Amino acid sequence: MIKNDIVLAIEKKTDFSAAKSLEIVEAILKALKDALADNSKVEIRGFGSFRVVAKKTGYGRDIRRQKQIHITQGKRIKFRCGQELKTIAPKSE
Amino acid sequence: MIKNDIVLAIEKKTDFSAAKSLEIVEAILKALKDALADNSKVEIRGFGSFRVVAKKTGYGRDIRRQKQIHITQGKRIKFRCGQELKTIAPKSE
DNA sequence: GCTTCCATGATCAAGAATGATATTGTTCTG
DNA sequence: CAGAACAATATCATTCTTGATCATGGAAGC
Repeated sequence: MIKNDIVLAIEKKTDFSAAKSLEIVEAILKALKDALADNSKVEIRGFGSFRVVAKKTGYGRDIRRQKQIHITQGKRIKFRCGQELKTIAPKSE
Repeated sequence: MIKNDIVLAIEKKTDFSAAKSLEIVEAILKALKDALADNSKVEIRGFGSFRVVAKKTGYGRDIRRQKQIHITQGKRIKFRCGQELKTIAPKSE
């Protein structure tokens, strides 16, 4: 699934044009990115939650030289799926 | 940020009513959940990607009895943030 | 606004994933 | 279509995740 599929989903669900749907998707993405940039956690009941956590792993490796690299302390965005996703995710495969 | 904030973001970006915006958000969430339930990866350039991966960790623990629990092989939904989120995520804190 | 239900935190152990980097191929997006 | 972003890979050490359970804070429905 790509961004266009989400746009199509909105089109099917509503009666908006493709351009309008795309605008909505981008607005949501922008809102999400803005919230995550602000270190806010995003919590959607029944779906999942995004949390910005500090990276604690301070080691990397350059395979070309096999030397260790000190990883700058940054952040990670972690997504934890909610109850509904937990139910559907482990479906038969 | 909660679901309502996303709804508000749509309202601000567009001129839809709150009910309409909520309908859109739920439509997107449903589409996402449906795709993830189908083991499809969701990839949004510039934002991030969801991937359904098989759980490989086969051990858990019951803290009340301190006994190991064999974890049923299920699935996990992994989210990897894209370049744009990588840029904003490690912002000064 | 209130209530209900969901998510989180902590814990414990062991296995697994992450992180950086460069390259290549894929594919998403404008 | 063209361009850029993303996946995969190998590497190794460190951190983290997973599972269940209880309490609590918080989201969401009414």
